[in-house]
Amino acid sequence: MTRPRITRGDLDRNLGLRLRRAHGAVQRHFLDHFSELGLTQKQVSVLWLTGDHPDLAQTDLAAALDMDRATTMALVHGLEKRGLLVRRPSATDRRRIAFRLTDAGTAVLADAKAAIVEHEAWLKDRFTAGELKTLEELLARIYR
Amino acid sequence: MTRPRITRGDLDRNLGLRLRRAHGAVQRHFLDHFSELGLTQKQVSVLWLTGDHPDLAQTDLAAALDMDRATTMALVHGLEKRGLLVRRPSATDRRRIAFRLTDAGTAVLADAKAAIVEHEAWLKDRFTAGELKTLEELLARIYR
DNA sequence: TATTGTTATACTCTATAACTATA
DNA sequence: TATAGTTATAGAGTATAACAATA
Repeated sequence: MTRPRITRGDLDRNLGLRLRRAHGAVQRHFLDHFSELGLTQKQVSVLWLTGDHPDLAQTDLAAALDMDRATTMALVHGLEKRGLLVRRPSATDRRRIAFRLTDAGTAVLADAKAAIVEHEAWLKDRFTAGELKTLEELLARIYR
Repeated sequence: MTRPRITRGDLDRNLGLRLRRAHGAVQRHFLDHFSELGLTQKQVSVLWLTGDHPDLAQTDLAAALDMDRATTMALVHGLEKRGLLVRRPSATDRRRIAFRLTDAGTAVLADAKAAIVEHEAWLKDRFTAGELKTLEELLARIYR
């Protein structure tokens, strides 16, 4: 069979592509191993931040996770529908809708954190502590 | 105004989140600066690999870019509809559909490569040569 | 005027499942 | 049996535009 040997050539010097492939691999691992959680990584991030910051508003969340406001809406409304968080207008600024975890949300977050710990261990096990620190710093330079 | 100060706390040690944010920032930069190209980064990757490997089959492409076959279909069909590549059954294995760039595709690829070079320069300028090499190697360990 | 939330809409990427044709 | 392509379908993520309420 004449099966061409695929090399990525110049494309392999494409850092954007490497970033996308790495991100995709991590995403795939999470979906494959933690689908029974019923939450995406992004949803977990929202619950996590809400747990750390009760009365968070959607705008704060959007800024903290680099999201559009409309994108944030969909995420937060989904979690609200599932009873994991409640929203109510802020007392000091009635434009803002503050939200916090319900008891159910707190319980789900605990499970989710355990899943994330396991997921992160899979991801980080391939690096030494020094490499990990380096990688974290280099990645932060891209979005910060 | 009582505006909570948002810290990411433990979440900041989440490597998956850093990866997602970095990937998102790169994606955003590409969309913001090269929308007039009319191609996504992924589409450029397909054209690029096809240019380097005439008579590529969809399965080869899927493997080279970590894509599902169905995902690959949508990508390739879109590029075919726009006249950037042509597909025809392989002579040696009639299950395989080999494809290659049209003249239009070759021309578009040249523009796309110029855009990618500019985009990558924006991305890489924040790193020294040594840091870049390190980052490339560390990222490859995730998907390889 | 600017900010916050909201809704409608759309596109990309990804994936699963079931099917056909070929090896 | 296995592989390659195809189609239908669905979900997540992202974003824009336009609007109402509030600051």
